[in-house]
Amino acid sequence: MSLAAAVRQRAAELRARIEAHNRAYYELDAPTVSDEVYDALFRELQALETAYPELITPDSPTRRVGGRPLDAFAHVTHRVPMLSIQTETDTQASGAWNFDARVRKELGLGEADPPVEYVAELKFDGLAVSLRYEGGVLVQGATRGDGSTGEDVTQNLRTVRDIPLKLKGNVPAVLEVRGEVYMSRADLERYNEQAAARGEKTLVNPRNAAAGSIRQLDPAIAASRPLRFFAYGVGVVEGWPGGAPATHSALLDSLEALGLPVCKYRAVLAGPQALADFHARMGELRPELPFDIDGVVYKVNRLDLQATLGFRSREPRWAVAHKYPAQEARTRVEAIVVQVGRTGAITPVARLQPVFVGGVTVTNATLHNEDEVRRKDVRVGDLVIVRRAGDVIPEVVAVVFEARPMVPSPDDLFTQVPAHPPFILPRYCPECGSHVVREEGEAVARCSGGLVCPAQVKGSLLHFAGRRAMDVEGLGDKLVEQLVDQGLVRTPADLYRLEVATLAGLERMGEKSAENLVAALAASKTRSLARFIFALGIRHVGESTARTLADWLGSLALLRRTPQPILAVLPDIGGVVAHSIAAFFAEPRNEAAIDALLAAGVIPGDEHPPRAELGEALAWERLYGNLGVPRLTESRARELALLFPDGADLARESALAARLSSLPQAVSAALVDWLGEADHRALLLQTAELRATILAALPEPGPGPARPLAGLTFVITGTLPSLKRDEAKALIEAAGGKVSGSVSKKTDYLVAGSEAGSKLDNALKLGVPVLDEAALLGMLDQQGETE
DNA sequence: AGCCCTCGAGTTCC
DNA sequence: CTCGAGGGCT
Repeated sequence: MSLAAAVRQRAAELRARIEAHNRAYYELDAPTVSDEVYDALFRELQALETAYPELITPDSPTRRVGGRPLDAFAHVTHRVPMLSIQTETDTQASGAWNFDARVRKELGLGEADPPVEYVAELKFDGLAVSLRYEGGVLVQGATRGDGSTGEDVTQNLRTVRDIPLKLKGNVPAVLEVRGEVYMSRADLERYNEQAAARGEKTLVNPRNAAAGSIRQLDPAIAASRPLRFFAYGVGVVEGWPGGAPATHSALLDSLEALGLPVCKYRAVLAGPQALADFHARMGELRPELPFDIDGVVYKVNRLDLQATLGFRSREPRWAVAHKYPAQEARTRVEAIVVQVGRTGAITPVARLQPVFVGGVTVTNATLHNEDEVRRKDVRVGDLVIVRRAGDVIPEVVAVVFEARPMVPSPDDLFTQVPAHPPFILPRYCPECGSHVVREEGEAVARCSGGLVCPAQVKGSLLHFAGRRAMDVEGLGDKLVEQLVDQGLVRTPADLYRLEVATLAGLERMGEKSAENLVAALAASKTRSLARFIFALGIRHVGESTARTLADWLGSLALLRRTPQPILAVLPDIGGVVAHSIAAFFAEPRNEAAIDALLAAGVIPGDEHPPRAELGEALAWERLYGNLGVPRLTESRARELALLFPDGADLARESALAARLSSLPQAVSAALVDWLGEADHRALLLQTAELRATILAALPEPGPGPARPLAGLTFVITGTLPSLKRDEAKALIEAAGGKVSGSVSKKTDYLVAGSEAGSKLDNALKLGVPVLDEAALLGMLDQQGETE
């Protein structure tokens, strides 16, 4: 029998056995093999499939969840968000007291009350993940992501030996385990020795090793890395046999009993002194631990007290990370250079003598802005203390002034003066020679060159092609550099005219890469409207604002001719942002650049009519309010709106407007003044015209989707039993309601799930009615039917 | 007028 | 990750 045939047969056999075990486990509730055997079978099959991808069958047990050829990870929404833990800023022992004091105050405990019981654990330096077990079988694994949405990395997590594919004992129906994937220091060293011997890339530090391995699209790579796992918490839990644990320590013990690895360095402690002692003891032990930690974590042990304490925005009030001081190192500043960003922002950066700190070699450190450099008085030649802020971004902490290079003063040879002058921001852009200007009250200085400045041109092209914008794969900084310097590309539209022959002539560009890039560009032509708007790089318009614009206005054509006052009616868009957008589209060069993109075949996807709510938002009083007429308050605007219900007349009859209304004399005068200017009159006319166009384009009221919640404002808090937060939000918005972030007097209803925090307290205080999920669905349903 | 929160923008290193 | 700015609410 050939090797291939033997492998195929073995794979089929493994599949059959795993399926049989799954059936026994799920349906008959009678495990037929030990977990170790099951794990071994599964991993063997997985290894075979990785080595011989042609053997993969669509129904293979390895494929069933998250199993698909990976070109990108799917997104996973965490029903119980993966929270970040607030970091106690004080790295000294007093950090423990600060935390204890906050907890006691929140719980309303006095001096006489007994100490609060905590669990102290280690804070591992790795990658936080969530593992979902259904009926005790691992079905999905995800990264933390931004806390509410992560990436589906099930296949990679399955290759981690510490992660059981099946839990032991009395398993809950559903259990999401939260924990950290890490690599031990010894394993990292061993791996690097072998990798170096094979001539492969080595891993820099354990944290990057863990994060990098799990985010590999090819599970074979993750499988080849010696990753480990520690569990430290749970997310969604359903059907815990005998009831869920009542304390965090009991929870950890239960996780251990289920076969999950839990770090043994943990303790139940009472009072702040014990916490501080734990912090100190672990600090001493830290160098000898087999893995990296960056601090310890304290959690209130009783889960009912945790619920009482609740959350402060995204962070639990019942837990805190007490870190060890960040590793610092000293090095010399070789030079201070300035970088020019895509918006022209001039940023000073310190070029450092390479220094190893916090697991990586640092050669650059940002100095943020002129004031920052002045405050710290960083100069060329200085010895500086460098650390990695939040263990990621290098930062200059301070200058060691005693070690500053000095020279004799030219005036008085017996006096020493610094060898280098204080840093001064250049007055002209180093890239294009344009003036550098710093607006009154702004921290950043900017190059005024605009499109003349090659740095800004390059920056905007990179932004345009970026992953979160048009997502053109293969268009990196080196390539953009060449394209711009050789005069091949000036505007985004030029990119779409590039040909394989031209590209293939560039450095580090072969025929194949050139073809790929042209294909990637072609593929990017139909990105969504929101991405397209974001890609334009309008100041103050990031991802989120771009989405708002796309969502509300629905088309590029409408966006292009929407005047400032109407823009300012949209949620989260105020005067500054609206002005920035209107000014962008009023600039002929930008107009031309967009026309050129459309001519090149770029078609922003999913265009649709403007949102129905826009009609309500366009009420004239709000528009008047946004016009920027001096002293025209909301109530006065409302009066005008009644007088001139379609606005257009106001523009034509400005003098009459002032006379007819009962506005105070001063306001009338201001209004006449304001309207007297030709630009303002034109704006008002344009606004009136566009408002009419938008209203005409809006979906017909009456028939169409029922909008039972129109005009109501909701706030969602806690975890709802079946709906995800986003889903609840979408439902409310679809029914015409608005969802906002925090409870105020204007909130009509609070939708509260389990683990509701301060928002609930607030709602009760303000007398805002509180709904549960069922009640919300009831409102949607009932009124939806009657309308 | 002042506070809180979210969003934008810039940065580093692999 | 961090800072600063803008928006919205008290």
